[in-house]
Amino acid sequence: MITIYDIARVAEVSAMTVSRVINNTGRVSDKTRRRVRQVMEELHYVPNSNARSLVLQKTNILSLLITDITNPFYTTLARGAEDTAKRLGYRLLLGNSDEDYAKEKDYVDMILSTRVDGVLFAPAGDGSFSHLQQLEQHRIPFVLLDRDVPGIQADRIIGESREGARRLVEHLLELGHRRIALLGGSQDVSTARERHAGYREALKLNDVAYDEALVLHLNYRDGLNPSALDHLLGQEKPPTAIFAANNFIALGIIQSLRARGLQVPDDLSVVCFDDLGFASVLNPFLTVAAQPAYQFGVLGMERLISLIENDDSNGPRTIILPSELIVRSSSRKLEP
Amino acid sequence: MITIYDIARVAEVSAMTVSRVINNTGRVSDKTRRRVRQVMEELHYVPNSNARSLVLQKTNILSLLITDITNPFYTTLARGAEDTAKRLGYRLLLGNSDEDYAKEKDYVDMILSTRVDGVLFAPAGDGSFSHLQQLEQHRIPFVLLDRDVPGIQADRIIGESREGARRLVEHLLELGHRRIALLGGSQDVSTARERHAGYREALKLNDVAYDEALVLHLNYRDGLNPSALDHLLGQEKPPTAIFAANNFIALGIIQSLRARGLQVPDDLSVVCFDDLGFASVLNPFLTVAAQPAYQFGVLGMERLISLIENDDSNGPRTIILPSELIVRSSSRKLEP
DNA sequence: TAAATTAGAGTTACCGATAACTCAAAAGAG
DNA sequence: CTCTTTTGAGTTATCGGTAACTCTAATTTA
Repeated sequence: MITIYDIARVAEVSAMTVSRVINNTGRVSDKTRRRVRQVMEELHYVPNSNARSLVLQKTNILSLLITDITNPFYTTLARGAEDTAKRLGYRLLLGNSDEDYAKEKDYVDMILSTRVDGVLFAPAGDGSFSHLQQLEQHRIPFVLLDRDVPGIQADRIIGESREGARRLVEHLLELGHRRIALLGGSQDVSTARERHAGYREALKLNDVAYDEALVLHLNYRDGLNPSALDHLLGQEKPPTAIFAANNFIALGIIQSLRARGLQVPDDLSVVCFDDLGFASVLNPFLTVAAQPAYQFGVLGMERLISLIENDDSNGPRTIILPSELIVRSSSRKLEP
Repeated sequence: MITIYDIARVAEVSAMTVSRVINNTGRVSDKTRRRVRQVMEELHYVPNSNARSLVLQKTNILSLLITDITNPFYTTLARGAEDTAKRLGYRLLLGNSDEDYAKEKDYVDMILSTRVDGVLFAPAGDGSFSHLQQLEQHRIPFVLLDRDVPGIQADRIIGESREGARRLVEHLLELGHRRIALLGGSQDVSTARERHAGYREALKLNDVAYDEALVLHLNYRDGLNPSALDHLLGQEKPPTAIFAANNFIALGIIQSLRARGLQVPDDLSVVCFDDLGFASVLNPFLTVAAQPAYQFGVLGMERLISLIENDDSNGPRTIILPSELIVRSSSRKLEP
């Protein structure tokens, strides 16, 4: 592998002069500069960023950790983050925890040993606390994305989960539904708690009793097992509508319903949080509370970089992004 | 930041002994080992992988470059690659070129300066040639994914594009269609050429004349502009079916058709290459040639790592993965 | 019991880059 | 024409690790 010493030898200068040419620092005559440049070209020289990071104590690499690379919410967010990182001169290391604390921990160890300059962190849940503490211990700046973690003081870009959930449920209430099931996420995840709270709030505001039997807590990725669905639908007064706490849970339930011959929205209405990306273009079906995923990435990245470069830590800042209710055909008026 | 020297000082040993404890090499007494381990824990020590890479000339990082992070084919592939990398002890740096040569070049420069041990490379197209040459110059092992690049000798994991295309078109022919349009990808991309060839082959085998007016070459990400669609549909004998060279082109065309009041499959049948991930679960609509995306990632990564670790370069190997014809409701029998 | 091993460390040099310092020659000032 | 300043470099030390070598004390062997 070619090093500055090879370049220096061929160009008959010192390594330091080569370094100056690379970084446009210090004084180098035009003649020398041209010669060094030419040798670098000829030998296809590429600087070793490991060596550089070692002495500069800066890698120019940021890390983005998401929880599900197959979910369009996160891939769209990733694109926003990536575009912004590139625009501001950083490289991006993308990690995917699959909603799994063990994988997340591995990524945090990797992040620490790579000495990245900062992390955009979509935590798997409250159990991410110790991982974030590790980052704090090592003074790695980070910004929380999408989910909050109790006990962690940090900049955050989060969605309006409670309000979004309330609007979705109110939409169902307006359509006449009273038995509305909540297929929530794990109570370990802040957005799941907020969406649960929004659900209760909507019911309360409309004088509908909260019924525990209609509430299930699932995993954002895996959804629901068949026996739980049997139990939910087998009740004396089964639900006429379902609010799914995210897009994948909604997909799972729709699939399960179909499997037992139930149609959406004819037999049950289904609404959920997060849109489906291009799938909604093909088939504008699901009524959703859509979040500005790309903006999550852009704003998070901007915030992270400003944290790194300006150290403007006059207290962590929280940015709350609104969600938009998009009514499509998966929800319909309850026939009396 | 804590270094082995800090650990060494506190544990009252030399830095080398700390290094031996970290790597489980050389001779260290149990007593010393325990003491060093304890100090590492207490000080939350994490090794600096930049320093380590510098001396070892190995980073244990591999890079995966995909062309569209929002396309489920690539995110599924990414997951396969990631799972495999982790299983075999490597970390993964994910890059997204957005089908853009300039972005791809930036990533290649980053890859070179990071001194990754190898690259899983889904090229944007034939123009990726010079980027791959750069990798060759620097002796970075790589495996081509999904697309071939003429002039590059390398290991490849590619799909059965021609055969898959032929089967899709034959499916349309069997349904009675004779005027079948091809919305192909850029001729700059090997899979687009192969799918084009498969299209021609199917027509020829069935004695249907190839008509240039039915063939358009588009971009895999952007699809089709409205005036081109006008032109396509405004012909004397307009097509009754469309074969789209990938999923995003299909989505675009279906959307455009709807925008002018045409329904699929009632007015036109549409089939395409690549499935839509979970979107097909929600709405099993598009007739597709589905590729084993996850397997692309797994096999590519396994091949890459074996290339790195065993240097088993008895000539580059090509693995060809089959595609599966899945008939759904976007294609139907032509009414006479 | 003396010689030969071996265990358990420490020392030194190096990976590839850059910061900080040095220094001679050229240019500018008085 | 001498003295000062500026220009255009080179030298040395360092970042945080590890390989290769060295060295001493303990253990084993004959």
